[in-house]
Amino acid sequence: MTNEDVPKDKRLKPGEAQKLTMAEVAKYVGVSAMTVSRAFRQDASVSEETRKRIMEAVDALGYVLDLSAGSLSSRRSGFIAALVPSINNSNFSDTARGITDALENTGLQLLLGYTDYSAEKEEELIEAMLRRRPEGIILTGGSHTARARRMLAKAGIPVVETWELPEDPINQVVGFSNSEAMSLLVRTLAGQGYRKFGYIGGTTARDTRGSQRRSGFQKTVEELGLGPGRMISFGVPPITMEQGGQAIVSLLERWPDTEVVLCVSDLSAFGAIMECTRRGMKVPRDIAVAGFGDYEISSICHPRITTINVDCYGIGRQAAGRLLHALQSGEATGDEITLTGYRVVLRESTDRNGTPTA
Amino acid sequence: MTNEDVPKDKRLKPGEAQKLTMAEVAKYVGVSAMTVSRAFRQDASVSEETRKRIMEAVDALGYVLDLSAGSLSSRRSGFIAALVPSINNSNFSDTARGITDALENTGLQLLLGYTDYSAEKEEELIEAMLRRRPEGIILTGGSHTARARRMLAKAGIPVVETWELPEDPINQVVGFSNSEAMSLLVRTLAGQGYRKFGYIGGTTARDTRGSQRRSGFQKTVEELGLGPGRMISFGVPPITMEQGGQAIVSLLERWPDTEVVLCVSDLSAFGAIMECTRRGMKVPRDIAVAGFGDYEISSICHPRITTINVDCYGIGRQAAGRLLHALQSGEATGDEITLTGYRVVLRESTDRNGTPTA
DNA sequence: TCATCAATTGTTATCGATACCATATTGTCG
DNA sequence: CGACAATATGGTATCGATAACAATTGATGA
Repeated sequence: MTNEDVPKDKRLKPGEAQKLTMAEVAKYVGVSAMTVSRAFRQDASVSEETRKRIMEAVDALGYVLDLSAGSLSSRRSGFIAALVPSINNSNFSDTARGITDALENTGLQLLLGYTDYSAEKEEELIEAMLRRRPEGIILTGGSHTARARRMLAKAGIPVVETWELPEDPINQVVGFSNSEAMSLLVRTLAGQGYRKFGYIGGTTARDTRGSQRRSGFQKTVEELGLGPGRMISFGVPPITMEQGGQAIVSLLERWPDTEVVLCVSDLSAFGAIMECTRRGMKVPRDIAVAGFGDYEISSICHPRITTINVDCYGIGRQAAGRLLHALQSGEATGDEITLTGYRVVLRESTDRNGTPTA
Repeated sequence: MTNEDVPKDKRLKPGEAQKLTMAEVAKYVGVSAMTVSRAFRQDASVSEETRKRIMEAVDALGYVLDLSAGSLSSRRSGFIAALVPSINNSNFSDTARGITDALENTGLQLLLGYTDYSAEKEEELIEAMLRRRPEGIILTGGSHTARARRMLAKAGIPVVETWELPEDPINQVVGFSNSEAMSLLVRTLAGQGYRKFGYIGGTTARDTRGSQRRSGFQKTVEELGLGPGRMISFGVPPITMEQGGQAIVSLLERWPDTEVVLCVSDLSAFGAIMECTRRGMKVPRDIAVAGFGDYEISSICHPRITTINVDCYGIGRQAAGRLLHALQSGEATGDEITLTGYRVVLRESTDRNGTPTA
């Protein structure tokens, strides 16, 4: 049957005509399909000469392996699933990049999803991912719906939670304490003489890392005897640069004598600083500002922003590494916690010796 | 066979024990597997009561549909593949987000890959994607290896090229002319009285959109009789904020009387402006700077950056929309070109009336 | 020289869902 | 009231690769 025999609207597009299968490649070469299958794997026993002939045929015919058939048979999907809150946030896209890089040459492919900081969306996505039977799954944070937890348990695959230290880990963890990191920043700045601390973050508890940073701030300010922190909540996470600007205005209206403002992320810190600059205030002379996450912008902008550097890329790489390890060692791995580093990066925006060159 | 019967190292993890299949759910409910399969699809004919019983059983047993089996049988993978140069660039992650959103509730899932601006990497990824038999594929740009083109043709699936207007489109296109967009920016600024134009971009031709912007700049500057543009190439794409800063220093060393510098993206423009500020130059009083892409940062920073706004999100949405359309209408769609909008956004960084409030 | 073994290749069953067709059941209309 | 349609459900083959096992070949060594 050629294209001429079928009605026009059912005609295949050029090239679509023959859906090649392994069996056809095999026939073309004069071997069995099994041998062709073997030729595609590096560990299989096929003579070099046969493999070469097969690969030439594959090339000539334009055959492309069909992994969905293969994975059904081998019961290995070749997928790793990863869920991040947002892909438009460079911290998380760095993590995604780390995962991708770690998966290179492992024969595993990344299935990426965005939860929009919502546990319900996460639940949906987990189900959607599990329908593809991933061999492992990487999540952001430790806050999941009950059904999500049940599905994950039932799936029987290694799970890595990242970016936090969940109280009740599912399996493996690769992350750090957001609360302690923020605490360290508070202590460092207090050590420089700052006393009147403000904080800018999002409103809801959807962003668990944000909440942890906030409580780390709150707790530490009180521990240092600096009274209750001056907290402004602004916008649904992730809070934007613009919201950072609006938030610092509210904060300074309410507590005009604030000396330093810590922000849930560098993005809001940047927005805050720009807004201050626009209103004629000098950072850090009139008000000091610090962020969290060490985004590229913070080392470039003027003034440069004091922040907490987080190893976003490393979180991804290590999370994928833990999964790979678990897959190799026969899934019998214990539930480990891998701590990733963070450090305070002091820059111009909190420099006590006044303003930078302007 | 219980867990006790198997050697310890082969024991399944808790919960993994029974890999549930549809047949088991069916037996549990007392219907056929086929009926269970139907219950999972909204268009299939199953009585409401049966569907309800089945879904209760699914819930009770914790069954999760296996799409890899389903797609083999139905010959529909449920995947859409998309390749972007980088996920760490917010322009492209916006496009990815647009695709994801457009795919919501279509039963299609996004398989995302990063080409790192490399046609070779793209070729590899195209093959990796095709092995999953996606129902459509979205590419960035129109520059592909010959083998990539062959594979795509053979795959017989709709292809959408985005972010450019390729000279030789494979199938559908959703994008705009980077060259004309840059040209428009040059003309607009020339209309404001600028005469001595500089340009900052990456070195190689890997980033085809970058090259197109550059040639649009070059051509237009000459057409306007403003002599050859002052071009600086700096770094392998994507060029960073920091490289933007280094580039403008080189450019001003070489051509100190330059009046306005156009940058391949807002990121390098931002870096350039910050570096100028640090060196005591005021933007735009001493030097005007414009970017491309209208990143969030450009409307927030100080001075705000003149740029070309591109509908990144819309490119993704429309590209996915074109694919969906092609899939519905039986793949017989013609090869269309969908133009997406762009516009000049004039801001402080090129304001001829001197510096903004500082 | 013959048994043994490693390397290579083939055969068959199977992974788990769905397409396709058949069948049972209920309802409808002249 | 009988024939036919519409709805609901079941049975079987099948998607395309791979696991598991079998078979063939040539080489090796006692």
